This record gives sequence, structure tokens and C-alpha cells, in this order.
Amino acid sequence: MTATSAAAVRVTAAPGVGARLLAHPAREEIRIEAVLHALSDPMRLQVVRELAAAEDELTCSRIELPVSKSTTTHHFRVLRESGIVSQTYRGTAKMNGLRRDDLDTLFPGLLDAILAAANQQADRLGED
Amino acid sequence: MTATSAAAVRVTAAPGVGARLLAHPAREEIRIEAVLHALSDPMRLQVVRELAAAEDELTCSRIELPVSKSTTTHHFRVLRESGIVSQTYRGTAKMNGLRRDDLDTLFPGLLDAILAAANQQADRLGED
DNA sequence: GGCAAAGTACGATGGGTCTCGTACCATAAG
DNA sequence: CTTATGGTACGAGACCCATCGTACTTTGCC
Repeated sequence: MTATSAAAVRVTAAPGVGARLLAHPAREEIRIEAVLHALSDPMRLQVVRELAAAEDELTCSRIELPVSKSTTTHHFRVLRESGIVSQTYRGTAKMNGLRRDDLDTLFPGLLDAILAAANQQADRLGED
Repeated sequence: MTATSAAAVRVTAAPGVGARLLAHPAREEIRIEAVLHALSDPMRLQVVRELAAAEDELTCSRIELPVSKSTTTHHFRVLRESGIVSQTYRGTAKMNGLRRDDLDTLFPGLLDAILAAANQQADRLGED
């Protein structure tokens, strides 16, 4: 992979109100290898499927994964740093949204094809 | 990944003529996670791009990668075991072909979307 | 202020995986 | 048979990554 790593920077001093900000790669910085790598993990693929099904922002805790809280944090960070989801704080919660526009512009049809593939495989095998 | 590993079995005692055979996953055994993982490596993505561009079977050595011979063997094995390419021996050479039919049947549009994404990114950045 | 909720940071651990070199095997050609 | 070609097997090294637990921070509410 030999990936970017630039996205790991934390923004400490916030602008306006002092809200915590999270670093996201710009659209042009999104790499197909990083996207495919992020989605090759079953947990993260599951997250993205649920996010796509919800068609709305969800908090981290709304998406239940069979792993610990810190592992969940890890997976969401990978998704954000690869450019697949955008995250914003809202109170104590963190909202997660698919970056559909960016992904569809950059890689037309990719996200839909992967989601369709994942859904098809899920019901071909014994369900979710 | 916690992947299959069943595909690693070597066929030693050959049938008919004694030709060396290679184990391939059946169509139904191909997993989207394994496919995405295989294609998330730059070398392997490059191999698949060239294979798609050739639209014909190629030997391993026709696809030049900036890695050693044994590493090349490794990458082709990952591609075969994930169900992306089929490999057959022909003389001393090994022919590689994209499993387009299987992939398109299982995951419609996926391969084309990934190839288009990779090609788009390649000329968006400083070429290949 | 005090407390609960939602995440984060950090370090550890166990297991992949990308890379290599060297030795080896199978096939084809001389 | 000998040699060259094309690829494999094996082991090693370095790094990456999914997972966890514990301690901590931030925010909202009472």
C-alpha cells in the first residue's frame, strides 16, 4: 500500500466555535488503492453498506459491530482517511456520512458496483 | 481478512497427461472481500489493468513489474486464489487470463468500474 | 460541580503480507 | 544429455494491520 499518511493529522486548535475538527482527504487526494483496501475489510464493508442503506448520516454507535469500541474507532478512521466517509462531531456523538458525490465523481459506478456486489453476496450466502 | 486458504492446495498428481494443474476457486467461492483486497495492491492492480488491456492471455513474464521474480509469482498467486485470474501452464510459460465471465456474473459492473477508476486515476496523476 | 455517554489515545499482541535471495523443478531446444 | 527459460518453494526480514484493554477527553444533563 505505501499509503498517504497525511490524513492522520489532528486539528487541535479549532476555528469559530472551538468545535473538534477531523482531517479528511480532498477529493483529488482519494486513491483507488486506498478505497479498495478500506472496503476489503468485512467490518468496514458492513459499515459502508449500512451507511448506504440508511441514506442519511449515522452516529458511530448506531452501527453495531462485533468488536470493541476502540476497534470501531479504528475502522471509522480508516474509512475517513481513505475518503469514503465524512465525519463531524455533533455533541458527544460523531456523525458519519458516505462521500457519495466525491466518490461518484472520481470513480463513476464504483461505489454502486461494490455495494451491489456486497449485497448480492450477502444474500447468496446465509444472509447478513 | 480471515480468508479462505483452501485455494492454496497444490495439485500434485495430475490427471491425463501429467500436466501441472493449479487450484482455482470455483465461481461461487469467489468473495468480494478477497477481490477488493487483491486489487488494493498497486502491483496487482497494474497486472489486472494490463490483462484487461491485452484482452487476451499473457504470460507472467510479459507483464513487467518492478519487483523480483519470486514476488511476481506471489502476486499472481494472490490474483488466482482470489478468483480474479485463471492460470494454465503452456510449455515453460504460464498463461494468465482475466476471469471476466465469472466476475461479471457474480458482481456485475464491478471489474469495469474498478478498471475505469484505475485508468482514470492513472492519467489524472502523472500517467503510468 | 458531578456524572454519564460517546469516542479517542496509547501500547501491546498476534497474525498477515510484501519483499527478497537462493535453491530448485519442468519444459523445450540444441 | 546439456543447457536455457520460466517459474516455484522455502525461509527470512521488515512492516502493516485488526484486535484488545485501560486510561483519558469532551460534551450534555441534572
